[in-house]
Amino acid sequence: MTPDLTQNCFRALADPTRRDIVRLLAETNMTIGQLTDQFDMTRAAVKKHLTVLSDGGLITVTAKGRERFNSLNPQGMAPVLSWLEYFDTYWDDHLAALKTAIEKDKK
Amino acid sequence: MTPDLTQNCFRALADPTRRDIVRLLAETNMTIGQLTDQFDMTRAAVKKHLTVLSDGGLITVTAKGRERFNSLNPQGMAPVLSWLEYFDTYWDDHLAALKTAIEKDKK
DNA sequence: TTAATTTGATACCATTTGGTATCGCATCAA
DNA sequence: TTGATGCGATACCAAATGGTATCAAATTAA
Repeated sequence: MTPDLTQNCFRALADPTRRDIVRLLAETNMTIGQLTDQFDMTRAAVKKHLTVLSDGGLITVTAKGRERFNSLNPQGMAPVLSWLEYFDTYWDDHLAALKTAIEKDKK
Repeated sequence: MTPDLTQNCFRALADPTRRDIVRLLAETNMTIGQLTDQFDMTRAAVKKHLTVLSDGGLITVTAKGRERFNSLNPQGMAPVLSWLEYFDTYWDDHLAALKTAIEKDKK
């Protein structure tokens, strides 16, 4: 139970492996074993990343027999989105340029 | 010159002091000295944070005499927003599935 | 029951990170 | 010119981070 969810959420997303895990879990719920198959590291390392993601409120775990399925909590992104919203007014001035930048990035 | 702008951007936002700096610079362009007055740490520490923010593409620096004004680069958020956009479709898919289920239930 | 599978937990290690202290270089003011 | 001011750079330190190796517990399969 960590108090500062915003900090934990930003911290969770600051690692490329964890961002990859988030994307994988957006596709399918997976066990640690299945996730470990997708990376070049040990199960213990993946487990640590999952703990950080859990502290950030980004994933939840559901036990099923001896397996534990990790699933994405889409609402976990809320702290990040909320923080970014602060710049809405600031962005109004630059919104056109920003939109253009994002569109370019897509392609 | 850092190659992975997405990673550097997420990393830059992963520290609470740096997020505070970003908010301050959204209000006013400031020198390191002015920023240091806002925090309980040395100028060298603030400078390091500014370097990380610069690596993340979130700020730019403009020299004016012996002062160097740091300003927010609003387009710097683009990598984060772009990454988050991936989950818009995640939301849409789930929403579509939910709608379908409701429609079926009606009949 | 016995053995294999799936996982959690911990000790340990190298590197990164966030911080200070300190030096030297420009620039402005006297 | 002589200080004072604003800044960058570096050496150094404690703590956090990302990883491994290893052990123990619980569930499933033989």
